[in-house]
Amino acid sequence: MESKSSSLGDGGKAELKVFNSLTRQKEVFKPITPGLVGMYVCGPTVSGESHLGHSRPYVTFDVVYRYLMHLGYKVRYVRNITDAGHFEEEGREAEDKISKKAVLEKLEPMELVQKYTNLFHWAMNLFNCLPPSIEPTATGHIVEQINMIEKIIAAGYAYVVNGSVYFDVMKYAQDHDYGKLSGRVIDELLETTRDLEGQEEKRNKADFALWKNAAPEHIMRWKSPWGIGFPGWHIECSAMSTKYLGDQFDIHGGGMDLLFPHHESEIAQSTICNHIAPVRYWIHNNMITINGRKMSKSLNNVIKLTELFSGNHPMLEKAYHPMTIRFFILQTYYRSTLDFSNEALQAAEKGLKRLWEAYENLVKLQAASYELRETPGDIELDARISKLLAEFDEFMKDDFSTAKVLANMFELVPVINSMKDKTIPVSALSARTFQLLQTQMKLFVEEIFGLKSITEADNKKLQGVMQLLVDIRKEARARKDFVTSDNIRNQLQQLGIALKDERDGSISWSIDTP
RNA sequence: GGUCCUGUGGCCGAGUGGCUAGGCUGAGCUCUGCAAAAGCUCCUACACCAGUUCGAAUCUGGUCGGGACCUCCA
Repeated sequence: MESKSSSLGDGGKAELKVFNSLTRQKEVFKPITPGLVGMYVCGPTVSGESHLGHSRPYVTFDVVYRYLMHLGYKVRYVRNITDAGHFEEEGREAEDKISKKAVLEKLEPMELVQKYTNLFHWAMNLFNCLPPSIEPTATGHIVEQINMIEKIIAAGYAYVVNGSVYFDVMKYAQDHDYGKLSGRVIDELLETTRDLEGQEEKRNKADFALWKNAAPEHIMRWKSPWGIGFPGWHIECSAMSTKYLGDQFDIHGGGMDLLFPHHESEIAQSTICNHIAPVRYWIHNNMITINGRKMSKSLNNVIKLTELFSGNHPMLEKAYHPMTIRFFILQTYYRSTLDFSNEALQAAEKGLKRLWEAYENLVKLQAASYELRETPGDIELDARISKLLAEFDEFMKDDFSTAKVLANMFELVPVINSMKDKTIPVSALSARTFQLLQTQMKLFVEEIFGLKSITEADNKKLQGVMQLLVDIRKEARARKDFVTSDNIRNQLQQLGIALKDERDGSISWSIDTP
């Protein structure tokens, strides 16, 4: 049977397969250096609040990160913070969105950036996303970006115009495949030229800025060999990934909407600079949609995370817990679109509750010492459970199919609950299978999927108070004083605390989701 | 317009050519003082048309619908 202890990358029985956007197929994952993985994920632009759509890549790659570590890899996970303002619309007068908004909010640009960075970290924390190994900021790497641009100019693939620097896509395309990642055809890119104002600086429409000359009113500005300005959007990721992960690294992740032009341009820049393709495996998550439409600022259909957690948004029927969102995301294959709706989210909420309570029941089963034998009492059931558990890794190794793992977990739920209710004896399973059930569930539920309890019932005083009420109710029931016992239960119900009379006469309680 | 993806039961969503994923909802039953929870059972779908095949949700072609990217975007 496949053991969860890994055999470090190559040599393992079942190999990890990932869908590589570059080749458009699943490939066996082999890190450049055995045992080590370098992973870069595009992080947030901290000029505003994160919304529901943003949560998808962070949760997705958090699970990728956790799973790679589970396989025994030492992972360096780099996720940037984009805190340098870029031009709003290409072709128009360059304007820095961060500084523009800062004026509106009467904040220093860095103050604004700090505010939204803090808010981002707050949300990541609620989502139970592990912090990356390195979280570099664009403003902290201006020097690296300038150096990189200089190299590209020296190589002859960029040109300077009026204090701005542009990457020469046409030249690059002569001896490289620009469009390989995104499936773009260079000739079409050049043909679909629209006449935009301010385009005259560029030799070709497809060219992109490496450095932009800053207008006098620009607050965020740095000195460069080409004058005062600010870096282009794409160069920061190239500079920071190169610095921390090397000229070539294993995984680059991000949303599908970044395929073009962002990632395509990253490849071009880095390839010229470092003489090697920067990334082995490109992994892209699909979008979260709302009524079938991508959630984005330009479509004006954004639900911010603060609104989502508070329920304070016209489209929301209620507040949703961060764990519900995490579970919701995990219930879908990361390469499929995920459509938001109150109905879907509430289904996820209930599903998570059911899974979590079964999981807690399983953990408690561990506390009691049951008789376990080597041979299972129910051979068929034992075999079924073993298979379901073994498939956890099998599914995850098949391009992180979290949805299938969850389906298996739900098949285990009735068995676990029945063991708790003693309608299925624990001895139906062999000692080995029972232990595997507990260890695998703990590993996947908590450590790999990163799920946590929705209710914070770990308050000592509350537990004391509840114990008191439970005791009083138990006593009342023993006296058949159902008026009192129902009163206690009903009043607690109104406070959002549910009491359950268990089969064995005990009473358990749980707090409803906010 | 170009490139690509997609269309599964009331809703959400897995699906490697044959053996009816899973979740939510709904109905019934069991347990229970009553509830809640839990357990059991039921509701058997693959846009449409044609083709390949002994056999297709799964492959091929076409039709229609939805979406993403081509512009800041997770």
